[in-house]
Amino acid sequence: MPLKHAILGVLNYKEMTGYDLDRAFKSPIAFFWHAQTSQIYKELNALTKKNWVTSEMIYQSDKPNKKVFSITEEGQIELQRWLGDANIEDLMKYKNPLLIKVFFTSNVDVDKTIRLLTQYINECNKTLEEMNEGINMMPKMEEYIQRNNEAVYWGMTMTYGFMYYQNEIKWATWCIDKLKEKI
Amino acid sequence: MPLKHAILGVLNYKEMTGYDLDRAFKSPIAFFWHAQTSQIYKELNALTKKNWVTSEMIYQSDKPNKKVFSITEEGQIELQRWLGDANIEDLMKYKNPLLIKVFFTSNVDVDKTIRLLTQYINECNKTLEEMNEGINMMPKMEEYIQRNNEAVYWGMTMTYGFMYYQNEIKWATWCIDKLKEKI
DNA sequence: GGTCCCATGTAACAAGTTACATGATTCC
DNA sequence: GGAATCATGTAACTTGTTACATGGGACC
Repeated sequence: MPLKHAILGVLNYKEMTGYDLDRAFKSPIAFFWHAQTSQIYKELNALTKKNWVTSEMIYQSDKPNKKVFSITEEGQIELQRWLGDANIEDLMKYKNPLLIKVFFTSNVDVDKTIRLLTQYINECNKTLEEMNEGINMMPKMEEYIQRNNEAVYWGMTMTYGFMYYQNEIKWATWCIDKLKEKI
Repeated sequence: MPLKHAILGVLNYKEMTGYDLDRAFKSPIAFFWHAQTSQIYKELNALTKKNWVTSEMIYQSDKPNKKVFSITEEGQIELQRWLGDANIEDLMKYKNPLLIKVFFTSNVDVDKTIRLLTQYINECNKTLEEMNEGINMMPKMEEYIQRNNEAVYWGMTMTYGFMYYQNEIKWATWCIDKLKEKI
């Protein structure tokens, strides 16, 4: 369900190749959903079988040929159904790969943990910078925005990103202080 | 890897039955990692085959018999290896089931989105209350804490929870205001 | 008599990961 | 000549989800 519908969501903005989708799930969308290249092609097949998307071959002479996917009417109905059908328990389900390590850390070298948290802060800052400068996020996002309405939800997503990463940095900084006190 | 090691992490605190583990992944640990009952029993089999855990049958007359699992020396080595082997890219991988819906929402009824966000705020508040009152979190967490060292990491995890949910509420409140402006 | 807690799973299926495989064009 | 970008996948495997299946004891 998740990736299938995420792909439908992207294709609802714009028709795309598997390659384009792969890039979308590696960059602007990656901060709240990610996927492997192979999984994307697999799901595109599954979506085609369900008649939620169709594809058209485009023959190119300067570049390799490509298969452009677009959402069907049935796909749009399914997307709307999925969007409307939000169950609060599912939305609370959350997995945090950093936190699960922190929770079980006890015999690990404190310096190592500090280094990891420092690295984490750097990565968060990097993402924030990308968002701020608009080098990566903005132009890519704009590709998906055509309708005025969408800008509101796009803004909500962006704001989430800012707040989230700033909060992560605040937490990690606090942790490092605590760990340094310990030494 | 993830659930296997999370189970090892819990068993490293204390020996437990599959049922106890299931409860752990439904309540104190759930806010950063969750699992289904069936998956826990499946992973316990896999861990046994790898010799990372062993089990002992306990026959009870007042309650159903149970199988108590404990971590082996090999399991402890594996856990330490996993804890020490943190790759930053993996730690940045993150999936947010609420945000992916928000991002694709555009034709959905604004009221419906507001209701969903309100529900989300309520859930976040509920979790925060549980953490504050210590009704759910503290006593359960204390079961896992025997060594002084662990308290630091436990504190880091708890603080994360507080900061995270407060931030989520702040964001969702902001979103609701924005959506109301729109109407 | 009903519900909750304790307790353990299996089977089928869906989703996600890792590794492999190929090849053209463009730009430096 | 080499790297980057464009472009599409398959195969094997591991993880995770959903549905089903069972049953005793305690407590109200």
